[in-house]
Amino acid sequence: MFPLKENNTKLADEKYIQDKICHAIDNNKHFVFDAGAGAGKTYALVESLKHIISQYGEKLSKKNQNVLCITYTNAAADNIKSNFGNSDIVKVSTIHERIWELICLHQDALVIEHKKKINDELIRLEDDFSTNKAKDWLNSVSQGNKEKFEKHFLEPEVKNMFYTSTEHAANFKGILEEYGYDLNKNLGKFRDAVKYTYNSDRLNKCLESIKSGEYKEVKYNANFNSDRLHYMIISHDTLLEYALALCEKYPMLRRIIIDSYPYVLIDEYQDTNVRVVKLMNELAKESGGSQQLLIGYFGDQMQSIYSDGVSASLNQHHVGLLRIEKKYNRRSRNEIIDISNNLRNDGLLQESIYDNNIGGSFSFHQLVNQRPNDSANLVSEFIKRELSLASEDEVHCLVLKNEMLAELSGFKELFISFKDFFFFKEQAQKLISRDLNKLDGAIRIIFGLMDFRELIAKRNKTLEDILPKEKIAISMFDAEKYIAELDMLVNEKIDTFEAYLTELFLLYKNGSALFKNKLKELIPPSEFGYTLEGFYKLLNNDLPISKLIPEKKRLDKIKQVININLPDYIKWYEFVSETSNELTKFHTYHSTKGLEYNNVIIIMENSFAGSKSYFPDFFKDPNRPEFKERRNLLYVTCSRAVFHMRILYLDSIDSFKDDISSFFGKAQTFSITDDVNL
DNA sequence: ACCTTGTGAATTTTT
DNA sequence: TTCACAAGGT
Repeated sequence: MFPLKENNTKLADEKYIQDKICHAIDNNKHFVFDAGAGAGKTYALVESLKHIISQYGEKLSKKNQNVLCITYTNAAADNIKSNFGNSDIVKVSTIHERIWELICLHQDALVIEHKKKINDELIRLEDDFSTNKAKDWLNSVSQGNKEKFEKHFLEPEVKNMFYTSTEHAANFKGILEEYGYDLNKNLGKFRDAVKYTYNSDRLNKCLESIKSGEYKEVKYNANFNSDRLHYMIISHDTLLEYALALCEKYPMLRRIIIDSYPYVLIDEYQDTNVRVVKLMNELAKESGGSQQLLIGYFGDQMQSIYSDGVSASLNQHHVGLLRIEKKYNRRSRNEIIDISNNLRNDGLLQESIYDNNIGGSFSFHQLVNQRPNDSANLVSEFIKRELSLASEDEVHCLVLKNEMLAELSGFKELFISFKDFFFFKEQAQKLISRDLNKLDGAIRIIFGLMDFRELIAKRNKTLEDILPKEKIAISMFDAEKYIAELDMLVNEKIDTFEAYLTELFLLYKNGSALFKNKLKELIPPSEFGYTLEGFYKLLNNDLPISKLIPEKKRLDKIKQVININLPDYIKWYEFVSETSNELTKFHTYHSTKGLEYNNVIIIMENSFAGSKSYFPDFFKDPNRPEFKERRNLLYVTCSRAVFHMRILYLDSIDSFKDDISSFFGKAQTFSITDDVNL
């Protein structure tokens, strides 16, 4: 490796760009700093923070004011904090954390917003219901009978039965006939009518509780992704909604915020919610005279890959921003920059800041063979053939979907089987998040059991690692017996997760007190006890599997999942805990945002995001506005590599061969030989 | 022809 | 959960 040499002219220009930012800060001129991938945005942000501290730190300190630095993720906040060191003056956090801190004191105003939101929600429910045939069905009897119906179904026991039973016709036929309702072929209408009754009832009850003074406080829950308005709990989006409404309504709140934070720097502005920008715009309008304010946005509109981000419409929502651009790239070799430039269509083409920026490589490959059912061998063969790397070099393989990630990481069966239990958004995160707090509760228990197993399997365990946490007096004979028990758990014959569980519960029954204590730690005591059947019931109870599926069917699914081979579970464990020894690491395109890797393999395929031809459609007509997100996703993905990048397209590219070549050049072929076992 | 019911599949990520 | 679609009934 040769040392990279910066070009002096470019270096001077880079310095000049930073000076422009500082100048904007000095003159309270709100600005947006736009720079492509690998240009050093975070560096510029940190430099700007340093500038503010050195020039105005003392003044801010005296007035007890702070600099507000907003990031998109907690991880980014931690990153900036570590870049910057600790400062009492600069507050780095996500927008949600800080906004909530600013508005949670104003509960009176929040409750007013909340009432408004509930009333809007009631109107929406009513609107939806009025076009639903269920409404006619509900009104098909006398007013008195309708009221009896509503009263009956609002009884707690009936409510419970409604939600936990699929046998609606059998359970409710009698009572419905009594009220004059015809259930024949009207099951769907009946269900909708009851759900409407429940939804509007709980919102109305909440309004009453607010009125009576029982409910006085709105709470923000950052761990749950949707509002529970009737419990006075709001989630992320509604938090921003309320904050914006408050800022629009109350000049005093605007003044308080400006006075607390005269400098606001926003990282990754393209992903920032439009409401945040509107809020900033309100603050900007309020400032002036004695209340000076500076707002700086840092980001890249081409890297906007989430639909609720403000992206290119920043200027519409916050007018008159000074635009500062930087076109130099500090990350990648020229071969990579060329490809990512092909994807940019906003005129902000990058060039390396180095004079001798060579030594990278890129090529694009199409698959000659029929696409196999399992891509794992194919991909590892591709990497082996394409990148002849030193044996300790890591390769980072980027894929579109979590399912492919699981497949390539070796736990496809487990992923697909478990996915059935998580039908809602963020399903995959509940199962494969590296942040253990985000795992589903039941999945977390399974993870704990695998963690325990891996601890035993590794010979370098310490007693402290494997003993129960609770301190009790242990004789050396106790310890010896306990360890002998544990060794039985990693027996070769135990080849499925079910077999492992069976052994665990057998030991619980016959084993030492130490072991019992340990297992109680791993599986919290519950009504279901410590047996295999009990564990099925625990999962049945805890996993978010729809109660509308009959219990028998649910238990069958659970048994099927538990019966998957242990190697799948081990691969899954290694993925979640990031303990895999493999040199190839897998990521989704999305999750690599902001990161860089020396060697990148990109796996492309046709189908994504509900489209059977996500990429083909884009390549055939790349400038269609509705394909912006596809382009941006591809740009983010193709700008991660420092040295070497390969693309492998798994589906046929015949119908858009020429179109795609204008981005990636002519496709080379990749075929797999017969001796490789597919 | 229209309606109802059952079945199977579903994008990614953050707060 | 929500959507689309097939199957079956009126």
